[in-house]
Amino acid sequence: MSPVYPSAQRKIACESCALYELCEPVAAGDRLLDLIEPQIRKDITLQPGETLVEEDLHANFFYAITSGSFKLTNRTLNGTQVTGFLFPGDLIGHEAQHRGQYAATAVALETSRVCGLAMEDLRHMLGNVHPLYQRLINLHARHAYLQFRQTRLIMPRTSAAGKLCAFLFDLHLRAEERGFDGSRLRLPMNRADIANFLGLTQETLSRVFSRLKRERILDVSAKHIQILQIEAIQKLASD
Amino acid sequence: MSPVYPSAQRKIACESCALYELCEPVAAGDRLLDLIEPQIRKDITLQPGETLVEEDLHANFFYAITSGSFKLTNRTLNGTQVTGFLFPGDLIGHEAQHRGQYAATAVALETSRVCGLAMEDLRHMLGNVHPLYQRLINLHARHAYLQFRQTRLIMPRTSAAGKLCAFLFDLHLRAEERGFDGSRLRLPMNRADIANFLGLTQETLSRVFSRLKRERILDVSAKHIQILQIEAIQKLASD
DNA sequence: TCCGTTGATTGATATGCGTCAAATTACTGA
DNA sequence: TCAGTAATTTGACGCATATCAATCAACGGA
Repeated sequence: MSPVYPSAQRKIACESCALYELCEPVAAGDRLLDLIEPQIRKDITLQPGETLVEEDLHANFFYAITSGSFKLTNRTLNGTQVTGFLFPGDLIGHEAQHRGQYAATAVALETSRVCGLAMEDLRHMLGNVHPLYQRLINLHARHAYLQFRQTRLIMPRTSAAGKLCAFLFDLHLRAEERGFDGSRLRLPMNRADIANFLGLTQETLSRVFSRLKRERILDVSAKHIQILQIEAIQKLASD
Repeated sequence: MSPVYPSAQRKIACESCALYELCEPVAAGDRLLDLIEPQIRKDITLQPGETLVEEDLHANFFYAITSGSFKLTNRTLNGTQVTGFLFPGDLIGHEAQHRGQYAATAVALETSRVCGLAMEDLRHMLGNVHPLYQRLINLHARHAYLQFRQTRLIMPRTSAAGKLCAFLFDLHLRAEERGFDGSRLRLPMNRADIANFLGLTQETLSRVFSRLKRERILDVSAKHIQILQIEAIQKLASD
């Protein structure tokens, strides 16, 4: 067997592509192919370092990688965070269907090729078929976006305070999105669960809580947290 | 404003629920409500510590949380890893539409209520409408599953070797899934990107590479990695 | 071929986190 | 209210990783 993705030039077979289900419907006789195939922009080529989509920009297309590779990055307060690596068969930007903005920047690591599909075209095709589709897709895209945020921006922090603050900031955002006061959090889980989630020990977690309390950034009383300085939290969350 | 999720008893409004788009279609006059609403199992109640769905078990239902909270966990070689926390409005188990098995175990952190929808019912409703739907949902569910695996099982490792091995093991799996030899990896990204991704410094990353090479677990030559002992990698990946 | 530049590895030291242990605080039920 | 237990915090110490710095290898252009 050959090594993985032996060269950027070698394309994967369409059968291995995440878009295959749309590009080449298997069920014989169904007319999806006629519907989708003409809309696909094939063989868009990117040079190493070139940006395909940019975080927070308006999302018009989503893509499937056919050869090469990409890194995903997100901006933080103190620099850039690499949030993933994508290979042939993976999708880029499809989660943007939820907010209409890309969740991350995608940069080609080598000469790479992608197929593109316009969100608008997809919406049209789906809209013509049944309104339920868009709802379901939105539901999935929303979940994917939240999952992405919850994980990729919390975990890679190097310091314990960074992890905890990123975690608290995520809870803050999620509370605000639900229309609650994001500065007053109730933590229904115990310290052991938080520590396990963050890849820390209970003791270290507890020490960080104590430190943030001592520095008047948080008010901690068991499962109830009051955020006193949200900017400080957000700043520490990038460490 | 009140604190977040002030008590487990307090339900969120249906408007805040991720399932709202299915439960209560906004567009007046469309008949989705008639289709979906009778299928929803409402107000299923769970006690603290009760398990709603279990990792790898056959997935019949997916759920939306209406009150309370859950933790997601996954089994690893040396114990249980907490992989997320979910609150009212979040979905549980919908990503299982891809493999037919739940990606994680969901345990109630407090007395909680959920609404459930049978995958089968959803498939039927959608199947009657258009075959394109299942394709799109599969595409999203597949991506969500891969994203979940790539992130939640790599990042919370405490040791540097654990992070790197979890990363390599993920690349290994992704290569095998594409029909390549997963023991020979080409890393198109540079060390700085990997280090940033894993929340390590370049130097530490390099030392771990050297150590694994010295211990004959890897063969490292710049961007080409040969995995000599995959079991050792998998074992270290749980540290 | 050689040099200049970038990327990767190795080294020395300080700091932060994990570990083991104890003390304190919160919770539960009688 | 109180006791008994679990959960959380605090303390002391060793080790792993970050930091700062130097060396080495890889690559591209003249």
